[in-house]
Amino acid sequence: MMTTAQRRVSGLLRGNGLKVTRGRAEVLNLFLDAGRPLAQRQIMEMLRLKLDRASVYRILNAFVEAGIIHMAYVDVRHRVYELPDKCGGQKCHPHFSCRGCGKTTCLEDFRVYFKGALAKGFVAERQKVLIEGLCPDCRR
Amino acid sequence: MMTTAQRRVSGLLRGNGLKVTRGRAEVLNLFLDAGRPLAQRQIMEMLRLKLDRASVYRILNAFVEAGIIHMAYVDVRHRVYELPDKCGGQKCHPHFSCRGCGKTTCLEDFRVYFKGALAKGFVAERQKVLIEGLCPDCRR
DNA sequence: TCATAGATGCGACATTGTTGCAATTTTGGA
DNA sequence: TCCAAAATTGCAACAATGTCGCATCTATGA
Repeated sequence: MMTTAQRRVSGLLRGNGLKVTRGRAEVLNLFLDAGRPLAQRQIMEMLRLKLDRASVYRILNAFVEAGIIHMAYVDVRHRVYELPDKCGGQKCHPHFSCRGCGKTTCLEDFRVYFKGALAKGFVAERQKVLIEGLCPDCRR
Repeated sequence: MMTTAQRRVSGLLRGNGLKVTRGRAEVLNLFLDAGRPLAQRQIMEMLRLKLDRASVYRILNAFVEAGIIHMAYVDVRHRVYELPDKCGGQKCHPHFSCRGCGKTTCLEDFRVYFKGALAKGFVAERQKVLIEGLCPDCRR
């Protein structure tokens, strides 16, 4: 018997041309449950060695290619992936990263306009905006 | 006999509490000549193996700590360092990175205001803004 | 149920960045 | 100018992240 969540996961995968495998289902479930961007490392820890490191990377790359998730922000050795439900097209919303706990959250209602910022001849394709600081929990 | 440039480099180093060594002088010279942000890898290539990888990292870290350069933008395995002459305080200006040639340039007259973007309790300390695209040379 | 295309696990490798340690260099003082 | 102490460098080793090849296993459609 399949639960609603399982059906949803299968549908998302199949609908994007991906086979439904245990690994993909588990990783996708994490994203659906998390509600915030996840790094590969966090995914590994949540899965507790149930999946190989290389496989997780391949799954993430497959998801990105299929458009199921976005590679949201990139830091030194710290890529973050998330569901695109809060994004509009190519230009992802900015993120906030806490230097205390390392968690990343989305700044959905905030957009950066850079029209006129570029010199002649430059073509902008993508923007990455990250604000670093402290979240309420790590603040005191 | 010391040239004006050599005197300038020595002064900058000594004035920031750093001993004047061959490696530091060469790296600092690169920054003074470059006029744009440099990555560790570019520095290595410009020096042509005259300095050890670990030493370059230590020099860069020492410069950052001394305030001679800023760590300007951070990408997957690609930190970029630059002189702080175009920066105002903690908040560095945004950068443009060309996906063709990999060169990074500064968007000096462009500033991002994110007041009101953060939820209650969040404290912003630093912002990183990167616009990716094509520079005029890589465009056609 | 079976064949096969594709996914996984494992091992190897590349890159980036850090650290410990011995050897060398810088610097201030005699 | 020379010396001693302190700091810097080169080298080797290591950690983390990400990719790739290959053999094995699994999901899927017929």
